[in-house]
Amino acid sequence: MNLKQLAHMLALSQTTVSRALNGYPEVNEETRRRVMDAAKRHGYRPNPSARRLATGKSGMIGYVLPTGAAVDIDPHFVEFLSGLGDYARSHDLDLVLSPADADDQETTYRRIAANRQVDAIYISSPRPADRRVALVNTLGIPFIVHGRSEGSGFDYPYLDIDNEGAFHEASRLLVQLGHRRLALINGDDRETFAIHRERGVRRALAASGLRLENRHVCSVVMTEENGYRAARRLLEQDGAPTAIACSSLIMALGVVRAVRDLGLSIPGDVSLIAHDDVFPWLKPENFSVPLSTTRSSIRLAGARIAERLAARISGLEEGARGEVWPVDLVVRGSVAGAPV
Amino acid sequence: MNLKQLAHMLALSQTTVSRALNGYPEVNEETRRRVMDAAKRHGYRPNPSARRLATGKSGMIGYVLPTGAAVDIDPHFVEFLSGLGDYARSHDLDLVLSPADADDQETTYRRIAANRQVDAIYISSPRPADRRVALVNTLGIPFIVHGRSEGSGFDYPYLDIDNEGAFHEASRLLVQLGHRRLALINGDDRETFAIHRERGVRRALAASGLRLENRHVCSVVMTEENGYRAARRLLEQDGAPTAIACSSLIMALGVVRAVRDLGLSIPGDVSLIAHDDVFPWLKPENFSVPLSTTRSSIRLAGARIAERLAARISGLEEGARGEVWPVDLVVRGSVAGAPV
DNA sequence: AGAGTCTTCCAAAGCGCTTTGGCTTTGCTG
DNA sequence: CAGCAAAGCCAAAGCGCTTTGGAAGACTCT
Repeated sequence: MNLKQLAHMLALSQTTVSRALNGYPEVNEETRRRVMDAAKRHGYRPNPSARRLATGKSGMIGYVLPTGAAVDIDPHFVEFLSGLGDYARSHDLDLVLSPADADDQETTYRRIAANRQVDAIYISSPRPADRRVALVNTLGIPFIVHGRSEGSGFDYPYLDIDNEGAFHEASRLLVQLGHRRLALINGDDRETFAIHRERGVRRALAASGLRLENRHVCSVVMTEENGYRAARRLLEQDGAPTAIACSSLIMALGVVRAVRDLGLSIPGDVSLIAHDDVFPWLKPENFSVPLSTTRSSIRLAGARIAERLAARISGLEEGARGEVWPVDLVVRGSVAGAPV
Repeated sequence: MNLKQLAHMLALSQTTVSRALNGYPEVNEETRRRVMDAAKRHGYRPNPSARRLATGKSGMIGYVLPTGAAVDIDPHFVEFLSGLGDYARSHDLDLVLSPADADDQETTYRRIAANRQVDAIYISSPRPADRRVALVNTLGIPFIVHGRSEGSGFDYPYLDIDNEGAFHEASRLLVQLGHRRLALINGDDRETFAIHRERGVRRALAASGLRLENRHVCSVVMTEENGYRAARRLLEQDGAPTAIACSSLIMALGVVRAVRDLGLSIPGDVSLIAHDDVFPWLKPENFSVPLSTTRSSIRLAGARIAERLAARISGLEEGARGEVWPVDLVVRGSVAGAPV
């Protein structure tokens, strides 16, 4: 059932039917009702390809998915996707994942922009002066960055959480509890979020005349194994830290294991705070010793980004609006006063 | 730059240019070269919307993403996606995620099929007599099921791993080691994979005149927390099992925690084997006690499914071909003879 | 009553590609 | 040299929708 048939059936022109369906004003209300009715009754659905060709709009949100044998998609991505999908569903948006060689994403961005395959793009895991952001910005297609990319020299729309503030708060608490030697087990420090977190820790320490020693900072891909290794390395040093801030729950699992393997305990020997993106399948309150966290739902961020992208597509949102969410500090059993 | 311009530029007709570009035979090789050259030089890329409208092909693979506040996307999905994306990239396929209300996916399947939005669909986490499989089968759009749906009364193309065989082998090993009381911590038992795994365990036990007691079977959503709870419940019973088979590494984390909390040890008091889908961020060899696993890379499955979908799209693969992959049993420190 | 203004609808022109059907030109056969 | 097939190219007809530029009729105003 296509427009032509439907129009013929109603003894109207395609124009009128099309306008009636798309809510244009120049059509009699009574006629519109007739058209709507017939459309529903015959299950008419405009062919999206045709509509796209005519309008240039696709009703899709794009994401360039870096792939490659050595590339692991972040498990955070699923949670983010849940949120995005949740909103997208209620607004009839689909999501297009365009796989790209991790080392050459530019080609793919250009392609999807040139083709007008999607109405908007979202970008994740930005780095300082991220080229993708600059590129997409010039490509003239609506987009939002999840996270921030500093030092780009221009403004752009983004949604980020207050990573610096979160880790500042966490560190401040640890310092107040008497800890003098803090360590940070961070994610990939080429990404902005990691940089911000480290900055937060340093700032809190500096406020008390302390500093974060370089040997007390690790920057690794956030896996359980890396958490374990990092923690062992930290705790086996002379002058080992008495408190650890950790960038992910998954790494925290490794930290907990390392602490135990070394015959130490949490929080007796080491206090631990980790960042929690709120995964349904791994909860800090269920750690052997309930884990203190800085908490921010990545899922909500996904939904919000979808919402804002939709707004940008329909022209309701414009300009380079940045949005920074505060992060909760949730204190549980894994922190205590520094050992004497 | 569109076809028309390019054709005009070359003083050829659109027809010829189109044919040259798409590899049709009725064009002079020399002309083809000229066309190809000019196309490359001017960065010509056919407009996908137009092409789609003309051919009905979209170059996209579809997946219906169940969403909703209560729905958690399985973290396995990312790994699967890595594999799928890896193949898709090299074949210029995009992936469309169509979010759907988890309770009404049918509408969405019908929509994407009717619209010819995608060239093929993949379906995951099938259940016995899964309605989605039946539906898509009648919709006449190429598809592949990741997993199996038994009792549908018709054949369909799928890719599955030998879940029953894997858990049969694992259980047989445990029985050979003298274990008499086995337990199974399984995933959602409405899904086929879980049914198959339980069947594998039962068959192995039956072969030695043993049986799997109902109180020794848990079927839960695969989270760390649920693994912990299930393990505690099992191990605190009278006649607690001496060996546990577990359907996921994430749950195994919980099991390990429970065992320790109860003051027991692996493998001294309890042997443990879990299924490993091969996540880069959580490896069984890095568990405190290296974990024995049944191993099958879900990532490879993703790549293979993409490959087969591509083959089906281009007509190279047809019919209801089922493909079942064997599963490795990898024995590590977490299994030992039954305690005396 | 004639002029101007809405209102409501329509024919037709794209959007950019593929594909059908046909027309030359060339080369070869008998 | 007629006859024919193959090779190489083209014009034009879609694909199904939106949108432009009217046109016809109803209504208001002077």
